[in-house]
Amino acid sequence: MKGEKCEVVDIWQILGKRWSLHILKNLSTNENIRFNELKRLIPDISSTVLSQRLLELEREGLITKKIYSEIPIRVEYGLTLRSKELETILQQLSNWIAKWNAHEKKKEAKAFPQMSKS
Amino acid sequence: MKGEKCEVVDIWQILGKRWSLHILKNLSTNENIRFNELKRLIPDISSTVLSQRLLELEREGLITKKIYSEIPIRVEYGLTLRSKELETILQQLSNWIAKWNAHEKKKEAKAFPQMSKS
DNA sequence: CGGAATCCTTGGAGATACTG
DNA sequence: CAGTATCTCCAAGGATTCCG
Repeated sequence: MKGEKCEVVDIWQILGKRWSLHILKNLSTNENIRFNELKRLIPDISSTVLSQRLLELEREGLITKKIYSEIPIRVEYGLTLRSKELETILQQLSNWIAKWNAHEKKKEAKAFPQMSKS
Repeated sequence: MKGEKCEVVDIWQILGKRWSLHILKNLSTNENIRFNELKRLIPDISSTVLSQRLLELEREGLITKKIYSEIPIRVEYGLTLRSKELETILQQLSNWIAKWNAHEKKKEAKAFPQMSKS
């Protein structure tokens, strides 16, 4: 943990950037999706940033990019085997959060029993 | 995935910030550690940011903070039950990265067999 | 010792416009 | 359609100083 360069931190930092997770989520529910479709599915993201994130994720081997030289041009993005494995880890993370949120709510309910009525 | 507020994204955003992971790592290997010790263990972090990250992590219930009213004052940080569970997930993430790094190296070796000599 | 307050700097997000 | 180029702007990081 001293001088060793930490791969986890690297990838974590990329995935931690804004929109990264949104992109992966949308790719996981719709496989093979086009740039503007993706953009429509993620409100408020700009094409600049979407393009950037996609590039970063592609470089990490987390998404595929297929270019169809039609007119107008068509580009489709999808998950890779690698990112599909990541999904399961993210799912565990999600479960972990859900579990502890439940704990929190219990504690709050005990501390402020009247709040459950309002 | 539309309007629902995503808890995973929230916590991911916090953990994705710079130094967050380093802090958790160091807390996991040394349990109960003081502010300046931690600072020494994480080269290049400023006390300003360390303090900030610690506060954020504490708010998320990921670290404990114990204050000893001695002179000079002593403050110790440690992991919580919640963050210890998180550790196992991070470990999986780490394994996942290692696994795919190995794949990459294999591919590179095939593509450029001469590189293994230099 | 463990921070908080202040100021400074920079990178990244976002808007807009343009192009193969 | 799928981006890139350019610009602006703000938040986060970092350095420094000070304090209970």
